[in-house]
Amino acid sequence: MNKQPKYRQVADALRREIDGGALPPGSRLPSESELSARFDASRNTVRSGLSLLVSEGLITSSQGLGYEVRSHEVFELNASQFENLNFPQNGDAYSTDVTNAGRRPHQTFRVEMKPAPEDVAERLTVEAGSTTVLRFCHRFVDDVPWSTQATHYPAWLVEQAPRLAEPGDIAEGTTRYLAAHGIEQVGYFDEISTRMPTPDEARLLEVGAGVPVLLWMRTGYSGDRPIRCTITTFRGDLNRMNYEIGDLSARSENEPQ
Amino acid sequence: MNKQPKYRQVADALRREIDGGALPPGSRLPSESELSARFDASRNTVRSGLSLLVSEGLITSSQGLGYEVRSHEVFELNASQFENLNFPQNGDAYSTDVTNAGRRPHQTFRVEMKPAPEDVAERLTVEAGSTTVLRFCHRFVDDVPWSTQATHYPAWLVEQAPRLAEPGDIAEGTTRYLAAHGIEQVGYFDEISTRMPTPDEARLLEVGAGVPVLLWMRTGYSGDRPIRCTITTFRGDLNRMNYEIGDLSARSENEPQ
DNA sequence: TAGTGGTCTAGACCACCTC
DNA sequence: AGGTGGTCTAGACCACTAC
Repeated sequence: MNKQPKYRQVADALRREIDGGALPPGSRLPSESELSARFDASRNTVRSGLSLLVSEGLITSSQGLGYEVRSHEVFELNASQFENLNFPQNGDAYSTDVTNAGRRPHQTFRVEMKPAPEDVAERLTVEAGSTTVLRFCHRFVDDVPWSTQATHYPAWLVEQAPRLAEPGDIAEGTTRYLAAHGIEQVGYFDEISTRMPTPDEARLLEVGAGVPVLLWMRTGYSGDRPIRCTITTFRGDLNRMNYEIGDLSARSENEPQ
Repeated sequence: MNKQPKYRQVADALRREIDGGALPPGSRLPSESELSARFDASRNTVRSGLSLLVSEGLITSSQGLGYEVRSHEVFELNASQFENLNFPQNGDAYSTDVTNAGRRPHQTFRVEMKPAPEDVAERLTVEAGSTTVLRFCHRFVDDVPWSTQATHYPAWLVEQAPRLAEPGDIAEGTTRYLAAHGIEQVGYFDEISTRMPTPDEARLLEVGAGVPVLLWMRTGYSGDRPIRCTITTFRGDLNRMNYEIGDLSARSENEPQ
């Protein structure tokens, strides 16, 4: 008989309507009091069911407006080509991609001197807490917060490439700037994970409950040692990453989408 | 003055204690009634605060036991070496990795004939709904559900390599079996995304609220066309993926962790 | 049996949005 | 002003776990 609690029945019924298309993306759900009548449940019980759907990322709620079915539109980042020698770094490749997609990119930028967090220090093979240059970038697409990117450079590198520590963009791109100073990035190590956003991340990316973040950590190497560590935090509902590996000549003509 | 609602104050206070180490991973939180007294709030208000932390993936709850601080232990998968010509596919590489990590792997396996879902059909360049062979694998580490993996092979391939459609493992690994039949995978295209689990996924992976899944879709190519599409669903709290790209000779000696 | 969390109710008041 | 969701309370009963 496996009777489900009432708030789950509410959630399941609404989820079916959403999945089945009866409630298409962008549409409004009935109000809490309407649902309360329909399911013969108290308002609080209906709210429990709705909050389940919110935490699954299916719907959003806004005070005074109501509940709305989320619409999904993802932006795809090619991580294996990003930062090819031909591409500038620090958002320029990203801006180009976004513009090509017919969207309007925008970013804020700042530079700080920061002690290296433990995970970064480990990857840069410097002592935890030793000073690094942090170049931080907050990215928007059509004014929607999209991702944050924090790149740490070790102190020894900054001595050879002092403009890293100066505020403001490096027009030609940091990768090229570094290459011009004899620091060439010949490989990188990417780590990808996911989790729910911290309150800080939720604020910066303006995500509510039910939307995880996608974490991308890239450690760049010269011929003899790590030269940078970049941590990108994506809104999980708006971004997807891809890697092209090996011979993909069979793919070139007809890509999905 | 920016006064926070009481349930957020509760969540913030407990989050600080967790982040600060006063409540280490694995430890029990005070009971709801204790917290209710401590914060001078009703039990329901305390529950709202706790459920926030649950949805952030910081704590778990179990009936009759209480709330517990989550402990995190991640398993890392090297996606760029996985399935090198030297490695068998379909879990064997995975099992090897897991065993090397001193853990006990375990998996269930089944084979079905299935119409291709739209996204898979697109990637295999076959018509949506046309028949594919689905080889499905449910993986555990020390009896904890870890990931699911579903590989679709197009019908034309199965004619050339009939054992794909037979139930049961292919001892030498499917990649090698295919290579022996003249189908060599020369490249692949990986797509990575994240979202909250569907109820089905939550059941298979035994994840509660607050734990996203990491989705990995790999399309493998021969010299002229796509030969398979593998969709892996990881528990986001237990897994991390990495890619090694370019020259990483500077990394080989001292890897992080 | 006692203590824990899980479900549910009925009602109050507040904050926000639209008209 | 009227409707929406957001917060909070007090209390009831149930299900699970420990002892």
